[in-house]
Amino acid sequence: MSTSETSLSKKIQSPTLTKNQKIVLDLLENSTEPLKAYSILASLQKEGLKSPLQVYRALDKLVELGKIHKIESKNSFIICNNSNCANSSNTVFAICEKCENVREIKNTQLFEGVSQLAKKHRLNVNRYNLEFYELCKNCKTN
Amino acid sequence: MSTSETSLSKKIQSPTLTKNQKIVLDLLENSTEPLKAYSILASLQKEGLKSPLQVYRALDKLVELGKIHKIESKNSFIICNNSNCANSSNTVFAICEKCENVREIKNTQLFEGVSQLAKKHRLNVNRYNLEFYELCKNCKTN
DNA sequence: TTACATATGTAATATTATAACATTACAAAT
DNA sequence: ATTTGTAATGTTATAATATTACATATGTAA
Repeated sequence: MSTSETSLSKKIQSPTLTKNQKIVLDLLENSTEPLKAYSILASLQKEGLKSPLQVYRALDKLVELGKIHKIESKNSFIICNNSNCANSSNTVFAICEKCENVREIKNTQLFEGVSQLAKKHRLNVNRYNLEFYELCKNCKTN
Repeated sequence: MSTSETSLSKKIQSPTLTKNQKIVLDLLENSTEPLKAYSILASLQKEGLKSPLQVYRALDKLVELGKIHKIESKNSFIICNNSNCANSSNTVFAICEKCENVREIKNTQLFEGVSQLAKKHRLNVNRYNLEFYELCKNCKTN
């Protein structure tokens, strides 16, 4: 490998992810739904993961970096596809009450609306997590 | 006991709580902080509770009735002192990032503000849970 | 090259929550 | 008053989620 390429790639990825972090992130990136820690472990045993702790450590780090989010009410993790998250780490999810489908909502106006509401009521908020419970399109028609 | 009193009291409490539900609710009512299921079990062993399931069943019912809330990110339960909850079952909490203190926010305007934001963005929301992360007064000064 | 912080591997264990099933209490309909 | 249906109970076992502890390795910076 060329030296220049190596140093360049190191600069691009803010902190370089480790192997475990990378494979966990990859899995979540390619998943259409939130995943649970132990299901991640099962999926990645062929990649060499052996213990829950390895998964939890990678997940913790990725959450910290804003690359993924934890859906608290479901003990599961979802890729972040929201460019805002790196900055604000606020989250808004719509969760289907029937099929448990989760989608992250990425609407800057909505994000700011909630922040402004907090301010208006004199709350000094560092970040927030908002979970909307709905009936998703699929479940509504069926 | 008088017959009239009995029938009256039965009418007042929407569904009459069972013994287990009552003692769990009592404990939460007299607690200044959210409690965890197994700590509730420990506290109520002298009242006759013997298994986790007894606690979880009572908690589930009380959540369903809107008498208590679950703080998802902390796996703990807090008394509801918000008259709105029976109707909307929406929840807004302020959670201290340092000391983990939790307080329920009961501000009708804030409640409605969030609902309106959802509507505005064409979300058909049945209920929501909003967790604000802050630094509480105590932690701010120390 | 040392020193430091961070990540890893591994085993054990703690914590949170549910499944399964037999039994009991209670309201309301007859 | 007795039957009947629903919900709650009691109990055991176990599943699912998460962390502690500790020894070792790796990468970065001084």
